Amino acid sequence: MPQSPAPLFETILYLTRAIRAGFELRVRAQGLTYARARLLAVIGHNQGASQAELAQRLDIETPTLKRQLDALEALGLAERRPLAEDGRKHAIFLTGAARIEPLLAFRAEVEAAFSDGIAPEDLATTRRVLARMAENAERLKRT
Amino acid sequence: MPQSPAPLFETILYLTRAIRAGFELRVRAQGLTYARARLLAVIGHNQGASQAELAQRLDIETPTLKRQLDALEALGLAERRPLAEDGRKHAIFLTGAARIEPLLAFRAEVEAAFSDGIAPEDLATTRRVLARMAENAERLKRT
DNA sequence: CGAAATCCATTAGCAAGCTAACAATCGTGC
DNA sequence: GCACGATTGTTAGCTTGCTAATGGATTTCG
Repeated sequence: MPQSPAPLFETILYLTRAIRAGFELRVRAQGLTYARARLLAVIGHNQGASQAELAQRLDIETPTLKRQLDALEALGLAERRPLAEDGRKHAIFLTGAARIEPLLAFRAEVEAAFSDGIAPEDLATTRRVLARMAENAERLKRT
Repeated sequence: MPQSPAPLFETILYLTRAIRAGFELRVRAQGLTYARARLLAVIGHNQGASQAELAQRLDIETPTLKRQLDALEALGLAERRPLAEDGRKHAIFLTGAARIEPLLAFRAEVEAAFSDGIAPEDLATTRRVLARMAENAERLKRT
């Protein structure tokens, strides 16, 4: 859309692409992406969870999660184990090769770079405003 | 990634999905999407422009634009005309069937709904902060 | 003028989101 | 106990973004 007062939506969409691109500069070579790193971290904090649980934590749909998990498994960073007590579910675990701390550090670096020259109180306001917009969006979805 | 102080990046990524979903609720039935509406509006303001020009205005790559333009052409909303003076370029035009005002109105509605309950000065701060973050990202890309 | 460089659009292929539809498994309830 | 419904994961297919590579047309430069 063309420029309104100030293209808020355009900026948000642009930042989404920039966040991914900035992060992936550092992890591309390892076969990782922003989404895969996010999944890796959530598995780490929820060892043994099912795919449905992970998808809920990540707020994505299960088919989207499946492909990312396939990729992590192919990279040897995560594994599916069948559950004896429920033939439908898989329990998902990190392998020993997975290390999530560097990924969190990369993400923090990108966030710091993007926040350069912005007053902390303005950043806090922005966090609050965007969280409220997300709530509003969530509420709309229910309708 | 898990929750840091406050997951700013997560919120931005989420809002991108919410913006698209909210907008597409209203235009899906006409074969439109947020990206296609954006392209339609830019064509309207740049009648006869080449695909490379449109891509630059939209800040997307030409292959991405090509597919969206193909879709608009299939819907009968835009057309490519060969240029006599340059055999490489196409001049892109809206057809008579294209109407962009309702699309701008839809976008404004979504923005208003998302902004509900947010103080105007906080919204202004957010716009400024996000614009700065986009600048920072842009600067990083050049490096 | 002709060769080299550049530009334009396209093709091909990857990743991340989504929805719809399905098979298999589990749980409930009659 | 068995049929029905709900849950789990998967497959298939769509859109939007990207990069890399290609063919054709133009521009530039020697």
